[in-house]
Amino acid sequence: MPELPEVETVARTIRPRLVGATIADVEVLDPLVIRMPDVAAFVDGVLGSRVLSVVRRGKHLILELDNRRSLMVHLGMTGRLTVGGADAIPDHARLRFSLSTGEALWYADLRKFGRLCIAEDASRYLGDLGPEPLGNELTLGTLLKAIKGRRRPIKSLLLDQTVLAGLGNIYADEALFEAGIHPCTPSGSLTEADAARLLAAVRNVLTQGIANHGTTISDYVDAQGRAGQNQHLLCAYGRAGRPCVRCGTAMERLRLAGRSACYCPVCQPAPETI
DNA sequence: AACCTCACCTGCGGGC
DNA sequence: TGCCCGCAGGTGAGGT
Repeated sequence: MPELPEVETVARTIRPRLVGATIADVEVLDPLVIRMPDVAAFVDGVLGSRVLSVVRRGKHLILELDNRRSLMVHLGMTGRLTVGGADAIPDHARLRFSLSTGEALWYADLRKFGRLCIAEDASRYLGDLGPEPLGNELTLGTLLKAIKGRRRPIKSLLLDQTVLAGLGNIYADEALFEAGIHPCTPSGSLTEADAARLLAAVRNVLTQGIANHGTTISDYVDAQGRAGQNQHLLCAYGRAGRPCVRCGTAMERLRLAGRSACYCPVCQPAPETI
């Protein structure tokens, strides 16, 4: 569910409620969401520590603690991190962190694909993660190097978190639509101009997603339980059978890398080599 | 090495 | 009404 804009929105909305607060108690309601061999080690890692900062990296949330450790959170498909009353138990609640402020940080997750753990060294834990697409980390040169000589479909490459961090199925479809590139295009066949257009489109769709507080299809909410608004602005994702916003042609859907991809057969012409 | 498929979970909506 | 199927923003293990 949550891609970079959604995770960024969660980070921004939990930050003011968490920074400076101490985690007074932890209740593990479902150990499946703890990605550690020992749940007790997870509890020990956070109990009594103060939150120094809340950082987003790709689709990961990092809560830096004053015990030199980091609480790592990945929301999976349906994970929700909300701050609220200690008694206001959300649906599918999996964890409750009781805060010194009197509030609680809840982790809820319908499908339980999300994971939390304690990392001694957050940057080592995220060692394989590619560059951030916003800011200066990801350059056209980096992208060109990543696509060079690869026959892998460009959408599959965009979803690869070691190539760039934070894109998911929604924003990959949106970026390819904006750039006018078919999702199956072999990565290595893109010209430098194609890659430049794609990089600009990736940044555009992510920036717009953040500006609109994320895309809510069914589950995503921010720390205060508010839905995003970006779903009203999608041009490609989930629009199979509906008219292209640019040319009116019926949008199509195909299966790629185990996910569905929506695209306009006219604005995003199929590559010759398929 | 590069790439693909499936498994992991739960719920929902469509077709019969 | 109810069953069965496919589908859903995420990885990550294991196969070719």
